[in-house]
Amino acid sequence: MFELDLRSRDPIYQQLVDKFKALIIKKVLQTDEKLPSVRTLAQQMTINPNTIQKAYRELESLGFIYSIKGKGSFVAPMVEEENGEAIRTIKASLSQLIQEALFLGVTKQDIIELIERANHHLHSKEGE
Amino acid sequence: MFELDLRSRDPIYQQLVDKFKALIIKKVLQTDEKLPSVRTLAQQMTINPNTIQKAYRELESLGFIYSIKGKGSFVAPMVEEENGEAIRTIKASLSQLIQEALFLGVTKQDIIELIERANHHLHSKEGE
Amino acid sequence: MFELDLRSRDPIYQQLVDKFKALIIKKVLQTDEKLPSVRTLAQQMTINPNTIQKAYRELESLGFIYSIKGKGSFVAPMVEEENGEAIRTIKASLSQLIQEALFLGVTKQDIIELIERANHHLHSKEGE
Amino acid sequence: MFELDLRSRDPIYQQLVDKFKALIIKKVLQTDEKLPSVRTLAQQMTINPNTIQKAYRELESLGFIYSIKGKGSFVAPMVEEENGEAIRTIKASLSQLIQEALFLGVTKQDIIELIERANHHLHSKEGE
DNA sequence: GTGGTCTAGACCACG
DNA sequence: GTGGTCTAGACCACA
Repeated sequence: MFELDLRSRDPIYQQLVDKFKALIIKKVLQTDEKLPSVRTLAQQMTINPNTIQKAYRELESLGFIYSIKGKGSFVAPMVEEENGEAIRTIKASLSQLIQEALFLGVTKQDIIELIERANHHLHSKEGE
Repeated sequence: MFELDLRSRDPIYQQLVDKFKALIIKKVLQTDEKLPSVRTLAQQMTINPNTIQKAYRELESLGFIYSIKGKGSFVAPMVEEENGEAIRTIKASLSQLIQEALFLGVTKQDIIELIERANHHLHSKEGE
Repeated sequence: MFELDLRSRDPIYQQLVDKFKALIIKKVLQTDEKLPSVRTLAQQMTINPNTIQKAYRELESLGFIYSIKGKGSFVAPMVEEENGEAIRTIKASLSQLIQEALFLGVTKQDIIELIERANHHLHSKEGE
Repeated sequence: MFELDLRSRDPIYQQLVDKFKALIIKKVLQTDEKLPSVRTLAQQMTINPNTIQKAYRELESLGFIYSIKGKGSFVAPMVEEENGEAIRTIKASLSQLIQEALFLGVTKQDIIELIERANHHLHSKEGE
């Protein structure tokens, strides 16, 4: 399904969270779609089920998925309200990263291109 | 010199690294300028010297500073050629962050504004 | 008859228990009134009969209903004497919840208003 | 420090969360006060450290405490902003519980008494 | 010594 | 079969 870097400094469960967040944001996984079961995924990736569960738990508390005992874990519907804080946070992160990128020689045009591409990915799956 | 958030979830040494990176990027600290000594800084900020040292080591391995035994640590000159990998890395991070931002409702125009502002900050110190 | 939230984190059978408790408390269901049969309800709500049965078992052990083999389940009459423990339990829960509410900024007057409203709901069906 | 019911239906870590929440709300534990270390508490209560950590992690994501690697876990300062949703949630819970209490024979006066007592507990530690 | 991550393996609750 | 909890025990990152 996707790759993990076991040598990375950031923990496996965090990488899982990021991957799933991306998949949900890109609408590859759609609202109410079922995620692979904890055990199945654990087996596929040869990872301990507890680690998967930790990732799922985190995703749940972030509002990206919901889990039901005995049934599975599912993509949560987006709630548009009150993303205010999230937006402020992400803008701050973006600012810092952009500044570093410019410093390294990335041009404004390069970044705009990244935006275009992201925008495209985001909307291509829109109506499906 | 600058502030640290001792309550933050990310480690102190990491905050130090980020602050110094920012100062170097903004040219507040200029090429070959001497950084405060480990001891001095540790005393000023009432922080464990080991923590400072770890930050300096990290900055050195990132190529932002160089250290000379018995003399101190200094801001490294930018080497444009070796940025290839750094640029690829940061572009990947940017892509992901931009996608998430767009998802949350930040507009392309918002991001371009962030770029402008970063650009401004970056060049305002240019000729000093 | 009523709605269930299949996405909720608390189990379906528990939601059923709560709904029935509410209906009995509000006297929508009156003493000795017959509850829908397990099969019927299961079919109506497209839910596993085992789940209904578990809810009924729970309601029975809580003293809200009684079941007669081959006849069905019925709303139990209130027995004032046996409430001692239940009252102690619920007072403890209330205390904790009230404390948390006050902490969050809910006022005494707010809570009294909630009591009034609950009281009203409770007695509006009284004489029917 | 406090008691746990190992037989209870709700998990140990949840009981821990509730206990600490109460202690923080009652100001028994004050802002920036250090909580017992994961290992220490685990040993004292003869509970697995992982379980304690799970409780602390939950408390952190709820905003009641913050944890710093290598230093410990501490009571977080209260942020008054945007408790709106929390208040709505708790009012709903209160309504339901009050209705059930009234049904069981608890009087309005009884509940008001509980409020008084909670209010007293809450403010007695205020200025310390 | 502190919190954080991960594994292995057991048992429970739910549907 | 599903998620959830708990234990035991190991190793890492931080200050």
